[in-house]
Amino acid sequence: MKAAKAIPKSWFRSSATVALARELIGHTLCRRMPDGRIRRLPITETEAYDGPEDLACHAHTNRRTKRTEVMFARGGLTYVYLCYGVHWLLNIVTGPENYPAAVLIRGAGPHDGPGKLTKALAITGDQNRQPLSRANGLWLERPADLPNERDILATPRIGIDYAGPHWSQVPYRFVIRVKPKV
DNA sequence: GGAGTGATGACA
DNA sequence: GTCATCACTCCA
Repeated sequence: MKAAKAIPKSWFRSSATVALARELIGHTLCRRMPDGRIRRLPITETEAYDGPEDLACHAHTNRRTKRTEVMFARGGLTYVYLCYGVHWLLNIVTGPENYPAAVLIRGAGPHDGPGKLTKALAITGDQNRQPLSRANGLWLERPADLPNERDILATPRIGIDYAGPHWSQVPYRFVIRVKPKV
């Protein structure tokens, strides 16, 4: 069996956030649960939030606040925030320093939906602003086999109609196509 | 189709 | 201090 490779931090510092969101599909999201057990789940759904011009990005127009500050950091940190007062959403900060961008992890393994994923993995605000690392209990691995390009679909992002006709429609959401049985 | 839920950011 | 706004999920 081929060992999974850890992903170098430099990989997340690329400014090509949208390409990273696509590449993350099929990578393995790894989590050490509070009870010490380790879960490894293939990422099935992501969304890119890319830079000051992206009106759907929390840090659009370079809005730098206590919450969005982490998006301006170099890639490789987590950005976890509470949505609708109910759900924690897990993002991975991308890009070089001072470029606000992140990839939202919307689904992995059997868990579809960003809120359900964090619940299943016991991810909360405690995991915000942490470098992805095994020591921190949350990291990524590159599996031996990645999905075929043909099996990754690009669609508009979810729940961001407020971002206007352009930014609410750009195909920044990536989802693995479930292969139909033949 | 509609409510719940509470941090966040804008405004005063 | 107040208030409107949400990168969602569940139940009817």
